[in-house]
Amino acid sequence: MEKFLSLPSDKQKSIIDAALRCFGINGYKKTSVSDIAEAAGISKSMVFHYFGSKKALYFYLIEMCGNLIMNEVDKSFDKSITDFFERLKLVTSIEISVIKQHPPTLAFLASVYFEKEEEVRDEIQAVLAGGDDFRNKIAFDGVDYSKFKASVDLKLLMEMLYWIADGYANQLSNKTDIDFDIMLEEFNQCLDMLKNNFYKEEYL
Amino acid sequence: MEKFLSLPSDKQKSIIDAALRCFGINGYKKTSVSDIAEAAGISKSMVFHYFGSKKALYFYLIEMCGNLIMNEVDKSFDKSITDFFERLKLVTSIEISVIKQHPPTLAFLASVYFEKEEEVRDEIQAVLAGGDDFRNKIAFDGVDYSKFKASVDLKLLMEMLYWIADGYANQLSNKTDIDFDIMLEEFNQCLDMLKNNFYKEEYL
DNA sequence: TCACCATAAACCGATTCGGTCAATAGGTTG
DNA sequence: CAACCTATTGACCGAATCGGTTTATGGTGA
Repeated sequence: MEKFLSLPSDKQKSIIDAALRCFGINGYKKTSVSDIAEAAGISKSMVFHYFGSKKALYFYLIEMCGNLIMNEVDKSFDKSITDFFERLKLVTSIEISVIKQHPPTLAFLASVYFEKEEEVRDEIQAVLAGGDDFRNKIAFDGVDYSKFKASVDLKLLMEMLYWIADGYANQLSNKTDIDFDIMLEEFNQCLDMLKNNFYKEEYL
Repeated sequence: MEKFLSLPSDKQKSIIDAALRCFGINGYKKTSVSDIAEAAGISKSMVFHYFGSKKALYFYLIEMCGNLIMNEVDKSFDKSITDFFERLKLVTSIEISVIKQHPPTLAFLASVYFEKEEEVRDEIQAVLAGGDDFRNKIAFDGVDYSKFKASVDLKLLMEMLYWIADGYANQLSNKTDIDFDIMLEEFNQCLDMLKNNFYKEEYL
């Protein structure tokens, strides 16, 4: 493991991202170490030299992603922002800063969440039990919903936003370029549009 | 092939859906015939007995899905509906009726579209060249955009709807139950909500 | 009883799996 | 140049799995 950590950080990053992407797309069992090595542009032997085993690499990635997200949340999350859309923008900006560091992070974690392979399943559950579900439990805690027009069906709006977030995240993970900021800007404009149409006049 | 077609139709359906789901999730190369057989609850030998080879099965599925969609479009698509949201509902209802027959269809076709395995890539291109891109080219042809408030950014709205549709379809493909109708109803309500807020007063 | 056929289990050679290891290439130091 | 060191690799291992075939089985109709 020290072997890997003493690598130049850009090489670390490319290896990590390759592994995240492979596991994220194909899951644990269907991802071979050869796949990862090829995607990272190194030989298969090096993967074992750095991480010891496929399983060790997998859980190293899980831990790393967890820390990455927790750090960003600690750094930027602000409970005092109670406006619904501002809070949403904040959460999204956190996601973007995670993705900027390692683009396939979210897709990887999603695949981890649904991983079924018995060789890793139990251990995943143990790790996952530690970190709470940030997105749903904390993200919208303390938000002020009273600014919406009475005619707005909040449950429906949340459902719609969930779909939007899902499709939005999907597109993000496909981007290799750094048009993250462009997409973030589009997403924020999208929220502004919703806000302008769904908020009571006095809050615009 | 006649062997398969002379099967009871519910057994045909379960085998087809299992294969669609496997290929849709893991792509051509990473999907083994054993995976499909296991998911379908039959022995591996039977898959070869029915379809001859993995590749033959794959292209049978592609053709079947293509026909499935084309039939539904021919049956239900109505160019004379020019209202943006009504057209969207129509397209969605077509998708739903496809999914009702074979739930993993859309995910499978998406994966086919992005398939990279050289053993099938060229042949896919040849088949895909035949059918045009229904969703983007035909679906919104002749739609009346003048009903929107001047303040609505149509490009942004389309982007948002694209995300919604993506997230919505994602959730659909995960459902095993037949709560399709519930989700379709939710989606339509969601569109109504957008319509109520984005259309000029006189068109409500 | 026999012929037939759907089905599954056992099996085939080839490939790929996770993982190891000896050889090498390339830089550093004397 | 020689001696060393270490990052990296291609060849290799036994085991598993691949796509595909063959054989064994059990039921059905004549």
